[in-house]
Amino acid sequence: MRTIVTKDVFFAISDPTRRAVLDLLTGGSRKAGDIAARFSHLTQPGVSRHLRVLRDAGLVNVQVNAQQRIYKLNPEGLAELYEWVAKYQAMWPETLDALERYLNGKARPKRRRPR
Amino acid sequence: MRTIVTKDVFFAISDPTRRAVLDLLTGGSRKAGDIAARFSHLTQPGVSRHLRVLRDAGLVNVQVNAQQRIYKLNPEGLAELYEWVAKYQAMWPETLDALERYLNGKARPKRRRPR
DNA sequence: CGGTTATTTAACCATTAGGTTATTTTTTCC
DNA sequence: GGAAAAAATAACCTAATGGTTAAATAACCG
Repeated sequence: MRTIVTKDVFFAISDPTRRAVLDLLTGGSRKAGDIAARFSHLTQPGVSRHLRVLRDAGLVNVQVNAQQRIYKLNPEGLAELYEWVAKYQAMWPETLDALERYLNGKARPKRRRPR
Repeated sequence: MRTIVTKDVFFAISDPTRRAVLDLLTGGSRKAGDIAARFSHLTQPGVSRHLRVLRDAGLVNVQVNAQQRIYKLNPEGLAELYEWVAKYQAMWPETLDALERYLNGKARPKRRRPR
């Protein structure tokens, strides 16, 4: 029943490396070591600390397997962020031009409920 | 066709004060001074600097009016973030329980297109 | 012009973030 | 038990963040 957010989600995703880790994990769970290996410019402890931030923010879950730690994406951890941005997204002007230009077919903008 | 983002959006929204500014601006445009006045625990220059970060990130626009600066929310500046989070939101498990628990009626989860 | 108002920018300071190397912890394997 | 493997933590350093006060800019007004 945790509500205490040690380090908040907004903070967690503000770092590009951490976003890259999340992105990597969209491809499936990975061992800590494998994750660290992907960031050759960083050391293992460096990556480990990023993983901790992501853990604390509830964006990833860890499964222990002997000495290994399997990190799994927890996309639901982004619920707070999703809600936050949705509020602004709802304020998007009627002409969704800019958004559509930006998204450019990737993820369709939520269709306004025709009432 | 500006693509250069001085300071990125993820960074800009990572600070609670800046999020509070954005939130304030959802209520309509405000003069810099009025915004600063809302944050009594901060000094006016302090708030001014936050405004600069928001400006640089493209999250607000400024309209000059004599000595005043009218800040206006630019929700479209969050397009990048919206796209980013949507990718993860799409990975939400079929059972949207957790989200619904979280959102708790505020903003309905996007209904999966039947069929 | 000189003063006042509104706001930004500069200079500075304390704290935090993110990186490193070294160490510790935990578990497997011989 | 002892070496090896995997990962986390500790201790440390530098740079950046967020805050402050003081100064600079810019526009209005009498």
